[in-house]
Amino acid sequence: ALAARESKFDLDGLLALDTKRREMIGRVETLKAERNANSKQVAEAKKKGADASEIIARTKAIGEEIKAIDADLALVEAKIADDVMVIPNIPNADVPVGLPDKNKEVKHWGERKTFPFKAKTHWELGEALDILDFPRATKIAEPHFSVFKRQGARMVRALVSFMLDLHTTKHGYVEIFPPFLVNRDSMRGTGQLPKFEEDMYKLAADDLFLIPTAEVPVTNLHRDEILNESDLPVCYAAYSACFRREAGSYGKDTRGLMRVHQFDKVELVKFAKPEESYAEHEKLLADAESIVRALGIEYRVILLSTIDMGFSAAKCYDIEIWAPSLGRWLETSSVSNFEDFQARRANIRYRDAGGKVKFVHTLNGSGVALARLIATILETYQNEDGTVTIPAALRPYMGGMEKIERK
RNA sequence: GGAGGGUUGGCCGAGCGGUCUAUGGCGACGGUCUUGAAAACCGUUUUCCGGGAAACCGGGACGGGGGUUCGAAUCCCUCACCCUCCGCCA
Repeated sequence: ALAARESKFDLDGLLALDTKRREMIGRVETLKAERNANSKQVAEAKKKGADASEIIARTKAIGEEIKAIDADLALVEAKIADDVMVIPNIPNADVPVGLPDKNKEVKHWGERKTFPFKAKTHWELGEALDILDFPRATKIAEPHFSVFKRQGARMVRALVSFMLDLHTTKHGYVEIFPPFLVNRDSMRGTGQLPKFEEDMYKLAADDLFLIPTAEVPVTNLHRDEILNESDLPVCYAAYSACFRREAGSYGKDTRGLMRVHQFDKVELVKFAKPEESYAEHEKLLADAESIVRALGIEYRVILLSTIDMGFSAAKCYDIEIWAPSLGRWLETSSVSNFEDFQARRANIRYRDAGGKVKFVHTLNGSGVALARLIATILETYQNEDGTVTIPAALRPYMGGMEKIERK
């Protein structure tokens, strides 16, 4: 599996450490058993008023030895724990092996939008309609932030409500509104740490992180918990702002809303039984697709290859939407099954019908991310006069408005 | 931010150096009884690591970490969190 991801991880080194660990545990536990037996003898001797000084002296020496081995063992275990944290998940057998050119398009929906006039990009439309303001976003924060204004701001709010309503009333998700800052344990639980710390916005004084996705707080809701089998699958839908440093990604394809440091997203998270997780994965994908479909946007679904897929995922689909003026696909959703990868890190388990405790499988998918979706809506629904028709599904959330016009 | 009090099994709650993974109660599950249910009674009810095909054996876990001791839920240090009061505050 590591080879399929072209990982350089030293597996033999880890296995050698594990052998060493077991050997040390065997030795130290034998000594502890002896100490326990001796202590019991001391207690009995004292009860009878007999002299126990010889056993006590002998046991003290055993104690010194235990202390020394335990200290070494702690070092070995810490090293193993560190090493294990940077091993990526094992890809599912369905996942094509190789570079992103092995990605597989598994679905294509919708008609290609064409225009009998010169189509504008979303940033041209947004500026002309006075609903997007990038220069001022840069002034108050820095480049690659955005300001939404008037019907633009209203559309953000409308999309969030539309998506959450659909997922909670039609798809059976429970709505969550999580913290946008989380601690280190949470970031480790879902796999952002320790490997990707530089990609995260961090509040050093408090050792808290701005969430890159609601997946982090929502999955960690059940960290260190044992769920009931009868409650599975647990399905949550959560809106959050998402914060990403996007370090090293400056350059091409970053104009307008294509790649921003802060965006809004409705995230879907599931906790499922292992034997059901792949069926839940397909349902999750369908739930995410239903959003872009309801908005009448051309999209395709890509099954990502082993190397394109994220560190924590066992299998991942991306939903890409067509931005007609840009003439390119924009990723607006990533739908992943993590199997028990996150569950092991975050210690999320369930008790099965036989009373056995097992790791759950966790899944999540964007349902969906807003910035690129808004870019695509503006470009897809633009009219020759520079106005933008509001997709019918969204109108009830925008006061019945049919068009975005310059005021 | 300041002062004081807490943290024990799904929950409540005992425990004050050895017989404590831990009394008791509640809850849950199984059984007896009953046409069925309730009540009553009996029983079962944490988890991690190592070894083992298994039965089972051994080690660990009483908020986290460290210390004292032959031996720690119990004594000491430290950190985190919770509660009460004061201060500040959308």
